[in-house]
Amino acid sequence: MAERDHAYHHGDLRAALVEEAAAMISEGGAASVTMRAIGSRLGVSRAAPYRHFPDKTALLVAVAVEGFRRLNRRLRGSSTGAAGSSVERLRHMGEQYVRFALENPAHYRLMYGREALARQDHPELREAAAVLLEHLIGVIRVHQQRGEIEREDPRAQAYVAWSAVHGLASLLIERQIDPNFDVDALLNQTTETLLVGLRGAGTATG
Amino acid sequence: MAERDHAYHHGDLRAALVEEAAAMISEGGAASVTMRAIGSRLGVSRAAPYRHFPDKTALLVAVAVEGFRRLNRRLRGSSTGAAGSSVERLRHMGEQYVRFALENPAHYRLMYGREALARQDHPELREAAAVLLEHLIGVIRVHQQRGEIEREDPRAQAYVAWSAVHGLASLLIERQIDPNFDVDALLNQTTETLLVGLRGAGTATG
DNA sequence: GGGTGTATGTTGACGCCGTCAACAACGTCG
DNA sequence: CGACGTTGTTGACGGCGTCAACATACACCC
Repeated sequence: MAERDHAYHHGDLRAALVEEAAAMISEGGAASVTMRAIGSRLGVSRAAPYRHFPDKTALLVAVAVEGFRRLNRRLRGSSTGAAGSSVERLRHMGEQYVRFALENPAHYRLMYGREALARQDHPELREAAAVLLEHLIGVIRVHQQRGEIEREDPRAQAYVAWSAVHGLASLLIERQIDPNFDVDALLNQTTETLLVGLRGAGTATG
Repeated sequence: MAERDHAYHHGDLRAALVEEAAAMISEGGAASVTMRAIGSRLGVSRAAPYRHFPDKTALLVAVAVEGFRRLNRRLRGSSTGAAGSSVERLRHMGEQYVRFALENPAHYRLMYGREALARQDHPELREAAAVLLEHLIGVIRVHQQRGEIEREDPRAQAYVAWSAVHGLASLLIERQIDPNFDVDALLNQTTETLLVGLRGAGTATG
């Protein structure tokens, strides 16, 4: 039997659990993740995960944190590497954000779904999300200094921008948007509207 | 024993189930809704609900549909009744949308959470959401005709606007936004940015 | 190198869950 | 007044998360 190198001890069960849970989530949604099922898929008993995570929620939090890391990496690449004007970069960042959500819907849902992750506070999760926000704020500051968008509280502007892309991603994922609609066009129009709104203020009232 | 008027038969158990489930959701989140618990709260056995709903998901769908109805009623009031310019009315509508979500977080989550409602399609739920969208499109058309926002596909503009308010509501509900932040100010800035973006297009690029 | 302690994995059990089948009471209509 | 459909009840089943008791493997010290 050459099937298991480490025999009794798994080697790195913790990492394997997070990886496998992520795979199951993208295959069958968060509901398909069961302590029994995940153990069975890894050739391990149902209670084995409890040596590495206090409960199921903690495991899911680890999966969500890993999701934030991947999303962060992707956004970081698009905000520094891309060509074109700097506003173009901000737009590209928004696009990458929405595409990530569309490519990993169940994972994205888990990252933001407070319901699935119980009512408790999970500091690591909060921090992973905060890193993303801080990065966005930094990018916005740069654009402010170049006079490309209005100089208001960059944190507020970041929240507005985040709301726009998160809202679009969320509605698309939850199939609230007509599937016949051209996603790329809608994405373009969203970032366009957002950037115009951030740049020129004036009064929209009256 | 004067405690039950109808003795064996409940009277209108179906309506009572929807109402009670909604109450439990706002008290303890969707996870606290259990066929056993809801039955017990209504003085009825755990299997009684199955005479009115094929399964638990169907009951939750009914609750979500009721949520959409309430939200619709609220938005309809704010888009026709409010004072001020007509753009002011659109802004007010966005505000009411977000406030509804903040006042009924668990209910709102249920309305848009595809996860909780399984993977199936629920026509009534889809239709309830569609009514909301159609109303928004109608309001946008009116503003287009008055030249207050750019004349593009009103459906696309509706999606953009919906994304903005849904995103903000969602981030607030899931506590992704610094609680020290002034919600009213953020809400104002979101609607402001959105309206400016919808009104003046030009090119944000370069 | 043998013994010991700790980390890791297993098994059995518990209570909760959604759901179904079989049964019972109610109300209605001939 | 009797037959019947509707509505509610009870018992049971399998699946779930989790805990306690037990077993194995590895690491380290003499």
